[in-house]
Amino acid sequence: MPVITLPDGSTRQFDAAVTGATVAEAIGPGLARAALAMEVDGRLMDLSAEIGADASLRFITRRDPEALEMIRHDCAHVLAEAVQELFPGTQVTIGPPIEHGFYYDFHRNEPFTPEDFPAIEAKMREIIARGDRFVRRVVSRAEAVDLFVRKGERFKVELIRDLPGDQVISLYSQGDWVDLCRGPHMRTTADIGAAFKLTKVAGAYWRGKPENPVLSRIYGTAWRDQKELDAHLTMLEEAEKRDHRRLGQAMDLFHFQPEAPGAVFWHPRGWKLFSTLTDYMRRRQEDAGYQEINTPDIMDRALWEKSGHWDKFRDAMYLTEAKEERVFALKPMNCPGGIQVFKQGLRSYRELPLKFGEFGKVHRFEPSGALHGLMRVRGFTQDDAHVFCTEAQIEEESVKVIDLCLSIYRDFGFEDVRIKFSDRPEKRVGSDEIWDRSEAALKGALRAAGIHDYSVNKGEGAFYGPKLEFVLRDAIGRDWQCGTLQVDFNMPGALGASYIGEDGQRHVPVMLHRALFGSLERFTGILIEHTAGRLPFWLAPVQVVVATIVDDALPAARQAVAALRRAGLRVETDFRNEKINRKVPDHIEARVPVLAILGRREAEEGRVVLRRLPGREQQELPLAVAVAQLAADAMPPDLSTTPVAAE
RNA sequence: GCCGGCGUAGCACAGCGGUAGUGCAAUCGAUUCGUAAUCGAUAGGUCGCGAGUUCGAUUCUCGCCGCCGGCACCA
Repeated sequence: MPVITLPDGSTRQFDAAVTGATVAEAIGPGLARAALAMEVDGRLMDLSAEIGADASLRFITRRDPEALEMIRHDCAHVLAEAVQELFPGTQVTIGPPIEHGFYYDFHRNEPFTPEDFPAIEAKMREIIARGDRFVRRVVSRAEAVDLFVRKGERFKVELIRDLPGDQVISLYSQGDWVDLCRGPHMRTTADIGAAFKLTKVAGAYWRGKPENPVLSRIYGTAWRDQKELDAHLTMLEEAEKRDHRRLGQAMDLFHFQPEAPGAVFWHPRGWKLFSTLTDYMRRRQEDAGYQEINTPDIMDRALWEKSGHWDKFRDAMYLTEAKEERVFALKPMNCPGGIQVFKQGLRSYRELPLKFGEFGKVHRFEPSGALHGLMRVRGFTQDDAHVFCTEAQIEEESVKVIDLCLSIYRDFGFEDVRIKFSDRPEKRVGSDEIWDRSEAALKGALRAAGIHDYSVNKGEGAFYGPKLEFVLRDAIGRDWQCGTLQVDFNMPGALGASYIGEDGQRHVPVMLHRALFGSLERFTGILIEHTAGRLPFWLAPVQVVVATIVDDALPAARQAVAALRRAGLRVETDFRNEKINRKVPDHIEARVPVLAILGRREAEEGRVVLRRLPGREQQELPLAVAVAQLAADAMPPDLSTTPVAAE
C-alpha cells in the first residue's frame, strides 16, 4: 500500500506497487505529459520504475536542471545508436553528459571527422522522431558479459568485468539498440527534442590512460530548446572573440613564433601591461612586508639534486650546454634560489617570518600539446615569494597570504574565487609524519581564514608539500587557476637552511611558497579574456589617443598630448589625414579606452572632447579639467581613494 | 607526448598538376572633411621547411617544424 508524498506535502495512496507514470496520470493529464523522470526519496529514477513502498516523490519536467542532464545523456545514447547504424563495426565505450553537452567515445579504425556530422545528425533526428521507449532491464553479470561478447563490444565487456561485485547491472534499450547504462533515462527518444548539435571530434585515451588505445570522441551540445542552443552557440562565438591570442595580435601586445614554441615575444604595449601588473604587485607586497630579491636563472645540477628537483622534476627541466664539464639547469622554480639568499649569514628567530619576493622567470619543458597562448607556456614569470617562518607561525602567515590574495583579485574585479586543497602526491620527498603536519597546518590556516568551502584534490600537491590553489571565474564563466600557497617542511632542510632559535640551537625553518597572480603571462591572458580586451583604464597599454579633425588643430593637439603625458598618462596620437568618422571605429577596434578629439573650435577655446570608447557619449571640457579627470581615473586601485572597479 | 585538422602577402581568406588572387592594412597622390570605415593609383608572396612522384608541384605522397581542437600533463 505505498503512500506517495509529493513536494507540496500532499499524499496519494495506491493499492499496489505503481510506476511513476501511473502516479503522474493519477494526478493529472498535464503532469502525465510533462513528467520525464522522477526523484524517489532523493534518487533519480525512470518514470517507468515501480514504487512498492512509501516514498516521497518529485517529478522531473523539462524545466528542472536534472532534465537538461538527462537530455544530454539520452542524446549520447542516440548518437551511439546513429553511429553504429551508419558505421558498422564501430565499438561503443562510454558517453556521459558533461557541462553544456555530452560526448561518446567510439573505437573505430578510421577516426570520425566533422564531415561525418551531417549524416550522423540526420540519423539522430530519425531516431528521435521514432520516439522509441527507453527500456531498462536488470541482468546478471554473466548475462551482461555474454550479451556484449556476442556483440563484439570488448570495451563494454571490460567495463562490466570491472564493476564492483554488488553493483546492479542494468541495460537500456531504445528500439533494437542496447547499451550498458546505469540510467536513468527519459521516457522516449522523442523527449530529447531538436536542440542539439554535434560540435567536434577528438582523440581520447580509453579510460584516460595514455597506454590504452586511442578512441574517437564525438562531442555534442544539447539543450531544452532552440533558444537555449542558440544562446550557447552565441556564447561560444563570444568566447572566440575574447580569445587572448586573437586580441593580443589585434592589440599588438605580443606574438609567438616557431623558433621559440611556448615563449612570449612581448611588444611594447603588452610589456607595458605586464609591467603595470608587476608594479602593482610590488606595491602590494611591500605593504605586506615582503622584500624583493632576484636569483640566478641557471644553476648547477648539484643544487637541483639537493632540492629534489633533479629526481622529481627533471622531465620538465631544460639543461644547458657549454664548453664546460658542469651541467647547469634553467630554473623551473624559484625556491632553491630563494633559500640561498636566506642562507647567507646567520639567521635569528627574531628575523622570522622573513618574506622574500621574486619576479622570477622560470622555464619548464611542457608537453607540446599543452601549449596554449599565454595560458600555458614554457617560459613564464611568477610573482613568487617564500616566507621563512617557524612551525608556530605557519597558520598566521598563511592567513595573511590568503587575505592578500583575495584582496588583490578583488582589485581586478574577480569576486568569485574558489579554493582547492591538494594533498600529498605519489612522487614526493619527506616522511609521512612531516606530510601529516604540513597538511594539518594548511587546513588549520584555511579554518583560521574563515574558509570552509573548498574542494580537495587528492594527490595533487607539490612534491615537497601540500598546496592551496586559487581559481578565478571569469566574465563568461570559465575557471582559471592562478595563485598557489604551499607549505614546505622539506626543502629548507634539504638545502641546509637554518636559523638560531630562542634556545640558542639551530633550527630548520618552514617555508611557505606562494604566488598570487601565479604566472604573470597567464594572468595577463586571463585579464584580456575577462575584459574582452577592454582593460580597466589604469591597465590599458594605450590610455588615450589624441585625434584631430582638421590640421588647424594640430598645435593645440600637440599641447594636449604633452599635458596628458606630463600627468603620467599613456598617450598616442592619430593625426592622420582621415575623417573623424574613420578614426573613431579604428580606435574602438584597437580597444583604446579614451579618445580625446580636437577640432578647430576646441583648438581655439583650449578645450577637448573626450569620448570613452566604445560608448557614443562625449564630454567637452577645458583641457586642464580633462587631464585632471583622466589622471584621477588612471590611478591604480591600491593608490586610489575611490577604488576603480574593474569591468 | 597521443588522436584529428590546419599552415598561401602585415592581417582575414579564396584558389589550383601548367610557377598565384580578393578585402583590409601599407606606400604615393587628391581631399581638411565635426564623431562607427573619403576617392584614386602603386607596391607587396622562394604558397611553413625538406625530400619524393611528375616533362612540370603552391596543388599529389612521405618526413620534419609550428599552430588549432581535444586527450594526457599543468602555473
